[in-house]
Amino acid sequence: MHPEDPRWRDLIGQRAILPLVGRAIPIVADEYSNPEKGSGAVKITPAHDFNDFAVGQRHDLPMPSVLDREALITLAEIAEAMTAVEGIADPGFLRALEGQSREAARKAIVAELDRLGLLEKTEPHTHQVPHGDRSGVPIEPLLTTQWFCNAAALAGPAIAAVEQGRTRFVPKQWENTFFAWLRDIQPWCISRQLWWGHRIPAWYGPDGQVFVARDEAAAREAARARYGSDAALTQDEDVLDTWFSSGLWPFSTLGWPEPTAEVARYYPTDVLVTGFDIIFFWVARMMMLGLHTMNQVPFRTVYIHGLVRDERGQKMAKSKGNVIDPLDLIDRYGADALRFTICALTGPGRDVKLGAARVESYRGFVTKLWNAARFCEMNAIGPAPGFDPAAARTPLARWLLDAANTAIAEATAALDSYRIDDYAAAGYRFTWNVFCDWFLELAKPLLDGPDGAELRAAAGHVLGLILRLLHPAMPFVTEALWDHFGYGAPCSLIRARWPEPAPLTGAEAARAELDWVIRLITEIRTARAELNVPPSVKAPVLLRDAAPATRARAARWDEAIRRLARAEHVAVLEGPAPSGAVQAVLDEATVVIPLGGLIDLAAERARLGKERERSRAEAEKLARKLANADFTARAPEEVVAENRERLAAAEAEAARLDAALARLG
RNA sequence: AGGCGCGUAGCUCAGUGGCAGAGCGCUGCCCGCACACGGCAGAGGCGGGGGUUCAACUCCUUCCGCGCCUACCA
Repeated sequence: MHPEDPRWRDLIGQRAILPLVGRAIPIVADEYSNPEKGSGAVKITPAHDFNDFAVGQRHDLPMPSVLDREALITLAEIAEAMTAVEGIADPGFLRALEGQSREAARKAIVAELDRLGLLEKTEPHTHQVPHGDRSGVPIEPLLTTQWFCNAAALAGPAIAAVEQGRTRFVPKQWENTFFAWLRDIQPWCISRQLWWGHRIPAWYGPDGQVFVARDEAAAREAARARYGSDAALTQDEDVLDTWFSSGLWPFSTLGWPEPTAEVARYYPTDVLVTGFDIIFFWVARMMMLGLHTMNQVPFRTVYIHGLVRDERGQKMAKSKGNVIDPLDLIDRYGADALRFTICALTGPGRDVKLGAARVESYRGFVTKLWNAARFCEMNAIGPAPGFDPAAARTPLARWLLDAANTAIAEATAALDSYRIDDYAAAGYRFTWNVFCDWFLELAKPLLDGPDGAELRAAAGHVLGLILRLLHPAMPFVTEALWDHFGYGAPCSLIRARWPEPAPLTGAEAARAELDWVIRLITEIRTARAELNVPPSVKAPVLLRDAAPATRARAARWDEAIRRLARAEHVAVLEGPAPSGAVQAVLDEATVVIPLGGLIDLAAERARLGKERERSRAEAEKLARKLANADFTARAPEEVVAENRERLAAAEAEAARLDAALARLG
């Protein structure tokens, strides 16, 4: 009864006769009883229900079982309590239940209660009971003796280790999951009734006395001490819970308890890579048992990755038919494409949504690398053993080497911080957008010139860097190329040193120069594309108002500009602008591309007007910001200065675009 | 119920006080000697309200929408 329930308060401490059995059972007060439900009085069976078991423990109640291992009715434990009570309990009826299934017994009991006139009514009632995973049958709790581990005592050191940072989680938020589980830990039942696994190290003597020992010999020793002679011992049939055995994995696999070299070398290890759903099943167990047994954390870092899901973010399941077979994807797109795709999609704390389309798109990158290498081979670019990056003098080589340093630094930092996606992106960007799109294209006209030898050597050097950078994510193609080009002995790439940035003094000049070349070519391409000038049409590129340094640059890159910007020739505009010219503003200069009647003047006017509006809007926004006294007074000096510079640049650009529009007429 | 997390371009995601980014997709042009699994160019966006701040995608609050975990499953 609920202790506060006025209907029953007077009965607490008295006894009630249990119908059918005839046993006198105590009436106890416990808050588990819900006064809102039915009569507010509930009969409990501590041996067959988790909640009832807790009530029974609180009140020190007897806990007889009426089900055997086959879940059939057994009366052995209530035989002595069975009492005939006229009109209420008939031992003969109970004895007829012996050996029956619980379903049959329940029917018989209801019928018997009805026959005795004790049944008021029956009504359907929905309640939650666990069902067997395989059988689908309701699970009946059965009171048995099990071995328990004092998990709370093991949890303390594991919690402390993470609190103190001796083991850290990446991403850090998963520490919460770890803490939440360990701080609310219950005694851990480590007994399993299975035929495989570690046997519980407990032996029983003839009188049921238990001897827990490291091994059977030690148990015999203990038994001899007790009985004074050798006694027949039987080992407990139970085996350890899978996760208990698994918790020993970080050291039991290394030969523990022997003091092997492997234990010394690999315990503790560096990083554990796993999924979040494993944090309490396995990670926490390895922590608890590792700290208890080895007195040291098993690993320094726990990297938690997301789950691989299907394209729509659904968890893969055979029953849903959305399982992606990696071997199938490998057959279609290659192992490198699949591996690189997963790297690229592995964001921090994010699940990976994997689909064939994604793998297909990254296959393009694998092919790109292959083709770039093919180009290198065709142009005698390869390993350059004597090449010293610090001694490179051509701007293009220095620019490439500088960009390679940046890529190496980015990739390394990304891997150090477990940002696999950033690592993949850094390699992708450098290989495709820097090496292929700009370096190789700019180098093409120069390979046979006086700088050819240095450019070839730099290109070969950087290709080797790319192979090393990408090898973890694209092992097969990089190794094939490494071997084919002879960057090292066959199969040596996996052991090759991870690249490090090589010092390059004064890279700023090369950066500024190539940055200008790239922006010039891009401006010209954009203008031509927006005015639909066919690529087959070549036109001169004229620079107006260009500073001497700019003119010199244009002269140095004449060949590359002609090739990549479809320019007939590059020259300085001395006289008045020709009519029918496309214009673009680049820093202090204006690029003029005379196309005569080929261009649509209205379209060019609209294009320049749009550019001018963009500059003007930017300038106005910045002017407003700088007009705010609070901003100039409170913002850091460098932020204010930066905004002033941006304002000046935007205003100058708007003015040059105004002038270009005026020239257009 | 409680806990954790997520809403940024058509899609998948970065970005954590100071100029909104990437990949894919899309649109247009291009098969000119590495690559059409390609090249060049382009369009397109911070879930809603309130607050803090000179300044908010970013910090606080609230609402809306979504996902996951815990209720004794390996």
